[in-house]
Amino acid sequence: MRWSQSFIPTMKEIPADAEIPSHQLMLRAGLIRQVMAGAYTYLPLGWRAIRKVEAIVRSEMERAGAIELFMPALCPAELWEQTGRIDDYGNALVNFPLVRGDRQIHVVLGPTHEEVVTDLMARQIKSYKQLPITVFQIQTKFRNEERPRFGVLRTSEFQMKDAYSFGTDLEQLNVAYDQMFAAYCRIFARCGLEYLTVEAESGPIGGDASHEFMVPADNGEDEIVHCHSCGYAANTERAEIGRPVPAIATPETMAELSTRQTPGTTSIEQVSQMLACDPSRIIKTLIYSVDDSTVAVLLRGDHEANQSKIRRALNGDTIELADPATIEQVSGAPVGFAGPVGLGCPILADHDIVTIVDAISGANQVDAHFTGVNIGRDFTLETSHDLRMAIGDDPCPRCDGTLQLARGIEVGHVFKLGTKYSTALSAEYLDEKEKKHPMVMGCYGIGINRIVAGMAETSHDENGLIWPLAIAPFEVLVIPLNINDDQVMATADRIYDDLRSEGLDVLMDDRKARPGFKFKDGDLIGIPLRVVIGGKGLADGVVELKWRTDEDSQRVPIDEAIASIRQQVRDRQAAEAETVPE
RNA sequence: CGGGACGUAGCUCAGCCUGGCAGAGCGCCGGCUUUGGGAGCCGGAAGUCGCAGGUUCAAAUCCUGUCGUCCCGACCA
Repeated sequence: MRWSQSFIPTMKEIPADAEIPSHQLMLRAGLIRQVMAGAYTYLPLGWRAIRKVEAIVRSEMERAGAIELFMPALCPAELWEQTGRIDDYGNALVNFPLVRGDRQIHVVLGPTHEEVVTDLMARQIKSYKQLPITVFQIQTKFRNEERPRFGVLRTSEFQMKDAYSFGTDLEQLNVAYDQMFAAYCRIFARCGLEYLTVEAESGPIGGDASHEFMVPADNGEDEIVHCHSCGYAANTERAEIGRPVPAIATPETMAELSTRQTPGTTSIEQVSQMLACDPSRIIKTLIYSVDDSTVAVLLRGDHEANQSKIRRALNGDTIELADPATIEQVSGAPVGFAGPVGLGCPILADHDIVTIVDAISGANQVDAHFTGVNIGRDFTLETSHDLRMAIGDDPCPRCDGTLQLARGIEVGHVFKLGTKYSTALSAEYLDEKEKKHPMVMGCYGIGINRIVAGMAETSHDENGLIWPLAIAPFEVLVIPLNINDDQVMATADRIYDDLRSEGLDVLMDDRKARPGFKFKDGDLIGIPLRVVIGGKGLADGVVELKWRTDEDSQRVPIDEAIASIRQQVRDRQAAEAETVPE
């Protein structure tokens, strides 16, 4: 591609609306332009990168035995009613009525395609002999993000590869899952991304039924913990904490329980200031409504509640903080003064509550807190639970190591679905004995755009993007320094043609611009290998090669240039491939 | 959905407090010079100051409303 005939609008200045590096650089390098909050046009450079990623994803899916098909984004809402997800998704689901003659049909734009694919398989698969099968598509998905952000990291419309496996039983599911998991590792490695596999909420199947693939990045939306000793990694909201379960005992020596007036102190911070104590000595008492009952959750003042853990500890379906009326009813005080002493509802305590001696807690009366609160004397516990968010330096649940905090961009998710959708949509097969069973499913998603954005976010320097060869929009950038110099242009044209006939993706900056301008733009768009043809070099019979990742350039005789580039690109490809697991 | 910020030329922004001719740099167009890290000089085009209403002799500027964008939080199989 000749730059003058392409469409690569670069920007020297940083757009005011972009805050994180990937967003700024993707705008400045001419990869994307915003259409509205949460929707972007992919310009030629950005789209080429997307397609490179798609090609890698496609080849690895096929290598893993998945079959490509293509489902419509437009689906009947009826299918979504059958699985109940039309309510579960709520406002995030893009759905609207369509008028067709005198009828009105209710449609959704798919945020994912379990319903459509399961309905398809329900109609086409009758026998165990047709299973297992895994299908996939690469397609535009729609989710009405209430708050799109971070450029293309969180948008309402995005490219996703979604795959679905159908099998006769858990064993076939596990095989498919492992194949997909391995394929994902190869995909992210081939794309040149650093990634972590993270344990995620496992749903109804339990065990190791779900993993997320995260690109570590300071601006990532997800907070994860990671153990460097054993490799355990998990979303903080899912992360287990390897704390020993403390024995519940009444302390041998303790202070008297006394009441302190604490007018207006409804937050941990205010209480710790007014009573001059560390937040870790305060018992934070949160009143939750879980399904239809009310329960108090005790946490150390410096810890954060993990609602998923609380919900699971109670075997509940829904959980939310209780409303002020309920809180007043069970504690006898307005919000902010609840405590475990004499509380009118069941109590659930985190492990770390057990070891606090002479704690401070709300007194269940307005503007008052207790000091000297102790287990056994002032309130009772039979057991304790893991109810809080993991934090840095928590003990690893799998080994002796400690957990480190990190942030990550979720680029992939594999999930064992089980029979949720096959049951709801009657996707059943007959076994050898003519007995009907629901198919056992798995689903596997990859955010194509997020791979590109994740790369931009993690691979750049002060001058611009730095692409790996594997997903770079172009592999080689040829720069004739002065297009008015016939000898320079003739040489550049020849090199450009020869490289293209070698099968390389070549961009030639044939614009009428000064050298410095072209160098700056070249660095900004981050093409891996730069070939400079200039008058000075030609006088010495050389052209100049420079990798975007290198400090210095190489001077190569003109007639060796093509062979050298071919070889260096091959070497680089081989080096990038070294990280790809078997 | 709660909190905050911003909206003036294609981009970055000044002007607003204290009402009185619509500005700068970059980019763009034409010309000349220049040609190895975002060139120089000369000339030029370009804005319904987000939109609507109000106050005023007079509004980019003050007031009210509204729309949009960004950030923090809630939400996000």
